[in-house]
Amino acid sequence: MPVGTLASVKGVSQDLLEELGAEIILSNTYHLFLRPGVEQVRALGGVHRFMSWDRPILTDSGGFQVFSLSAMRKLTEDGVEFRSHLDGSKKFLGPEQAMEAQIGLGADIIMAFDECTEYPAERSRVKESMELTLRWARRSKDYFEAHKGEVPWGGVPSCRLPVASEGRGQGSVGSEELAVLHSAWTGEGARPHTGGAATQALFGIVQGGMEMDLRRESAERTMEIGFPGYAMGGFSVGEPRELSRDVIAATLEHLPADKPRYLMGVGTPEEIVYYAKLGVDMMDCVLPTRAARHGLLFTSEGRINIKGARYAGDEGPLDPKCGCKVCGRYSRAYLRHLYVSNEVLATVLNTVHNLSFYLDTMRSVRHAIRLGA
RNA sequence: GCACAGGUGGCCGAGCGGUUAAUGGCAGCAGACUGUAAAUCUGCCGCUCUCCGGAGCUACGGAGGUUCGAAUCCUCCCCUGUGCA
Repeated sequence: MPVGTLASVKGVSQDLLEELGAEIILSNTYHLFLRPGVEQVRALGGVHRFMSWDRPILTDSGGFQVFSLSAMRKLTEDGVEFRSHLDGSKKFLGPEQAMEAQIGLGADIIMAFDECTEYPAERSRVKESMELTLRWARRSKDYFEAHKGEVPWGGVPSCRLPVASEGRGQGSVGSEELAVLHSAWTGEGARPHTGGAATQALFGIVQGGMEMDLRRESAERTMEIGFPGYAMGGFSVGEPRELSRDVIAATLEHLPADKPRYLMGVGTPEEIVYYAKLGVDMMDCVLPTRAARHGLLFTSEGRINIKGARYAGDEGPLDPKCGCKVCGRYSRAYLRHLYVSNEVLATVLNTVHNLSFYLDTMRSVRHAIRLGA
């Protein structure tokens, strides 16, 4: 899932995203809550209509911002008081507020409000954080159940949620499943906000740091609360890669294979393949888009730092094996020139390529799963 | 010709007697980036070696001088800008 924090996948337009075959994108509650504000988005018909995106959207609850903006927040049982990074004003987000906001934004999949535990952390701290996330999960669900009809498109539930395919280790939400979603919406020219067949789906989030038993406990107790999909949060926060690999693999074992299992914030092309093989169904990561803006491009030959002087005279395509329109048309020399010259087009082309590479990678993974490979 | 103001490392520009190989910025080179406060951040950036701790050269227009010590003060010269003739 490409990440579009502010209802925009940085650098690419919605029609480019569609062309790239992005089937679902992420957006962020905290950021939209600050600007333009949930009520504004609601008044404009919800985030789909606001950004003109007919395909699924998942909003993160703001739980990650509890972590990433930790320097400017105050955490209590009730939630988190933030100092807005935009104007310094005080803002409050707790499970109820995060649900209210996400219902108001109207994404297809919304996330429970959690605390993304930092790394490293003492076991006692991890436990405490996990317990808080569990209490918040309960409150998120309670609020959601009571208010889930209050979506911005007029109370008519519209969205279906992705279903994992059968079988452990093969559970990717595939393009076919998502295509069903699209046709449900677009087949009759209907948009999510104008009517459909399902409601928003609220996913729970498993925490527990790098403690295997706490991960298991978190998974089991989150499942007791009961969600249509489960996320694993708290990874990619600076821990050694092998450690997250082990903990993720172990956590996955305790989550139901017949429900979407979502690994939050991961990863590199190698990692997404690895985790998909393990049975992870959904992943999101800012890496392809951010790296693109910073001139780091993912190719079949590895990573390329396009600003390197060694590409100044390189007439070859960025990735000879890539079928994207950037690789089909422009040379490395030109891409380097655009980047070095600070041209806006550099961001666009680099992002198109990286997303293309990621989405192609996932298409291959799905294909392999279908073949039973 | 006269009067001011200046000439600093690839460029711009601080410094105006000693922790100065010389603040910054730009350009250049390399690296990082994983539920986005990120078109961001980090390192290198006179030359030559280095056991990466450092060592040695050459440097603030030029030439002299003052001083224990000068990019910084003095003298002369060269050049640039502005103004007046």
